[in-house]
Amino acid sequence: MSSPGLNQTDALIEQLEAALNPRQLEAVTYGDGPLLVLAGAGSGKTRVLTFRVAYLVAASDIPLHDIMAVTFTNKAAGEMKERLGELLGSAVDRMWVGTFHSLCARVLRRHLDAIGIRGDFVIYDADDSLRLVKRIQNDLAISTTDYPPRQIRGSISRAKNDLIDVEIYDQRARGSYQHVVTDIYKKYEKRLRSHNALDFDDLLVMPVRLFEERPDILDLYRNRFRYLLVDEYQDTNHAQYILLSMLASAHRNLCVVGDDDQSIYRWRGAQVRNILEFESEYPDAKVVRLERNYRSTANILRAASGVVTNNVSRKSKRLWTDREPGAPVVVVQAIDERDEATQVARRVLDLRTKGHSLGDQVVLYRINAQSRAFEETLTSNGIPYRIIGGLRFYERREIKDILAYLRVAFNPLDELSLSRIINVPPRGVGERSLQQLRSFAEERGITLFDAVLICREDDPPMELDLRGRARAGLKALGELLADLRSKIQDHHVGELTAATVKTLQIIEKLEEERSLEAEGRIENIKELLAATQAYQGSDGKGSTGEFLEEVSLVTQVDEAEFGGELLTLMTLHCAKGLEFPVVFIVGVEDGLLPWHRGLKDPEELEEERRLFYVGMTRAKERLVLTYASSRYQGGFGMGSQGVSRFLKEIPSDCISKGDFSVRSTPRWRKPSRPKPQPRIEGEAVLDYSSSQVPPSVILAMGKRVKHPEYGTGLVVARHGFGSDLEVDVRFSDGGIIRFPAEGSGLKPLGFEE
DNA sequence: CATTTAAAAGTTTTT
DNA sequence: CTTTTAAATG
Repeated sequence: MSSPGLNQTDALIEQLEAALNPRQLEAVTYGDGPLLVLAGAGSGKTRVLTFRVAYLVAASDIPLHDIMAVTFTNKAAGEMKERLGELLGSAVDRMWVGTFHSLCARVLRRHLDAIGIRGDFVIYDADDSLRLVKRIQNDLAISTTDYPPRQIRGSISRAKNDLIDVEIYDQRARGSYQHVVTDIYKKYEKRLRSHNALDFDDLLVMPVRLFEERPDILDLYRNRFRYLLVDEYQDTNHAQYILLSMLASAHRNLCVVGDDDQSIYRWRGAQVRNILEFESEYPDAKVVRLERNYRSTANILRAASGVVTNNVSRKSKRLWTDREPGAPVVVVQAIDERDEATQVARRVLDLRTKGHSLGDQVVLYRINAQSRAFEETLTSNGIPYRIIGGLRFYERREIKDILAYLRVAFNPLDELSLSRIINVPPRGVGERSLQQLRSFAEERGITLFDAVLICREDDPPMELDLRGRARAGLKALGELLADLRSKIQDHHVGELTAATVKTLQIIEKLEEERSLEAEGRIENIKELLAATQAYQGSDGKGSTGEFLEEVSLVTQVDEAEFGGELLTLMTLHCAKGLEFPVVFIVGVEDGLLPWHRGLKDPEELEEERRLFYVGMTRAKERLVLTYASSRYQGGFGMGSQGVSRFLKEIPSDCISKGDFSVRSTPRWRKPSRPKPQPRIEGEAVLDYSSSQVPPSVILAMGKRVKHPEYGTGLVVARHGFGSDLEVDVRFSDGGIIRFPAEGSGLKPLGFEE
C-alpha cells in the first residue's frame, strides 16, 4: 500500500484541524515525549486518540507498524481500526490495537518457549480459576466455609495484579488467613503451569516477567513501538502500569488518555494513582485538558458535575458546554422495584412517541440482579429489550462443556477441562473411576489425557481396573478425543465442534427433555455451531486455538449488537465509554448506589460516586433517576435505606420538581405482598411489523396474539427454532391451532390482559 | 453411579 | 428467590 500523496496528506491534516477544537488539536498534534490528556466525560477523547494516530502517520510519516494503541474493549479497537482505515485509506493491520489482555496474549504466543510453556496455552476465565481454587482447597483439606474460594481467588488475583508472586506473598504473609492463601496460591500456580494454562491475571503478569528475564525480547518491543497510546488510563492496575513503563522506556512517547472522575475499577486493582501521578512520574509530560463536553445538555452536565465535585481526591476540572439547558433531570419515586419498572416502562413508551426509539434508550443499574424486575415488566408489556452482561454466551454451561472438548484437544495437559468433561454427558465415570484413572496415570508417569487414550484398547492394562459402564464410556471418550486431537492442526474449528456435538448426540439428548430450558440450550448450541463454522481466524483457516483465545477474551460489550428497536439494559460498569440519548439510572438508593460497603469506607464511597457520575454522563438528551421506597431483597424481605445521598448532591434547579419528593418511608413498613404484575394501560404502542424484532420475541409463551381470521388467542406452545419456529395458539373457543411463526399473519396484542 | 429430592447457603461491579 | 450442595433413592 503506497503512502498517501503529498496533496492527500495535506488535505487530511486540514480535515483534522477543521474537525477539532483548539485543545483537542493540541493533543492530536503534540510531538514527542510523554503526553497526558485529561479528558472529561463526553469531551471527544476517542476522536482525539484516533486522530492522533492518523496525524502521526500523515504528518510525521510514522509507519502504523510502529504504533500501539490500547483500548478498553475489543469493539473499541475494531472501531478505531475501521475509522483509521477510512482516514488513511490504507490497511491498518500492521498496527497493534486491542485490549491489554489481547495484546498481551499476542506477545506471549510469540515467545512460548521463553516463558517456559511447552506447546500451547489455554486461558482460564474467572469460572475456571474458581474451580481450580475449589479443587485445591479440596485436595489440601481446607474448609471452603471458613475460607470462601471466591475470596481466596480474589486475594490471589489482587496479589498478581500488584505483581506480588508466591515467594513475596509468602514472605509478607501475616495472620492465619494470609498463610492459608499462601498455601493455595502456591498450589494454584503450580497447577496452572502443569496444565499449560494462564489465568486472566497471568496475561498481564507473564509479559512483565518475560521482559524482566529477557531484556533482548523487551528490546524487540520497546524499540518497535515508537508511539504508545492508552485509553481509559485511570483504570489501569499496577501490572499494566509497569508494562507500559517498560514498553515506553526506549522512546518515551507514551500518550495516556483518561479521567480520574471515571475510575471505577479500584476493586480489581486499578490505581487512580497512575493517572494522578503521571506528571511526577514523567516531569516533562505535556498535559492537555479537554473540558468541553459535546455530549450532554447543560442540565445533565450540571447535575453530574454537582455530584462528582463532592469527591475529595480528584484533579479539579470544570466541564462546560454551550448546549441548551434541555429537559430537566427527572427524579422518580417508586413504591417498590415492580413499580419502578412499570414507571420506567411507561416513560420509555412516552419518550418513544416523542422521537426516541427504543434503541436510543438505556436502563442502567448497579447490580445485575436488578434486571429481573425489568425483564418481567418489559416482557409482559411486549417491550422488546436486550441485556448486556450477566451470563455471557461463552460462559453458559452447555457452551463451556463443548468448548472444554476443544480445549482438551488443543492442549491435552488441561486437566481442569478434562475433568470437566470426563462425565459430561454422563458416561458412567464417577469419582471412583476418575480416581482409578488418576492413580494409573501417576503410576505410569503419563498424563490423564494419555490415560484416557489407553482406555481405547480392547484389553486395558491390569492396573486399570474399571467397571463395565465406565470402561465403555471411557473407551468412547478416548476415541473422540484421539480423533479431535488428530484433527486439531489442520481442520476447521467448525468441523471439530460439529463432530463433537454429533458424536455426543448432545442435541438429540436435549430434545428428549422437551423442556423450555433444554430448548434454550439447543438454541445456544446451534448458535455456537454457526459461530464456529463462520469463524475465520487471522489466516482465514479457522484455527481452533485462535478461536478459543478470542472467545475467552471477548468483553461483555463486544458481544452486544446495538441498533434495532430494542431497549438496552446493563450495569453501570458496562456503560463505560458508551452514550445514549436517553438514560435511566434505577435503584438510586443508599445501600445499592452507593453500595453498602461504600457507606462504611470513604474511598469506596468516592468510587460509588464516580460510578454514578459515569452513568449520568452517558446521557445526551434526557436523564431519569429512579428509586424505590422499599425493595425486595432475595428472601430476606424488604430493604431500602431510602434515597441515595448522591441524589441530594444534584443542584435542585436542574431537577424536575414535579416528581421529586424526598420524604422517606418509615423503615418498619411491612413488606407489601407481591402484587399482580402491573400493566400499562392503553393500546399497543409498538408496531412490530416495521421493527427488527424476531418472531421468537413477539410470539413468546403466554403472549396474546391476534389472527386476521380466527381472532385473538394465547401462545400456549412453541416448536422448533428460528425460521422453523411454529407456535400453538389457543383461541377463545378453546381450539388450538399451530402456525408457522413467519408469514402466519399473527400480530401481538399490546397490553390488554 | 445416576437421578431425584431436600436442605442450605449465598448476592457488586468484569478483563 | 435462586443456585448450589448434601443426602436419599433407584
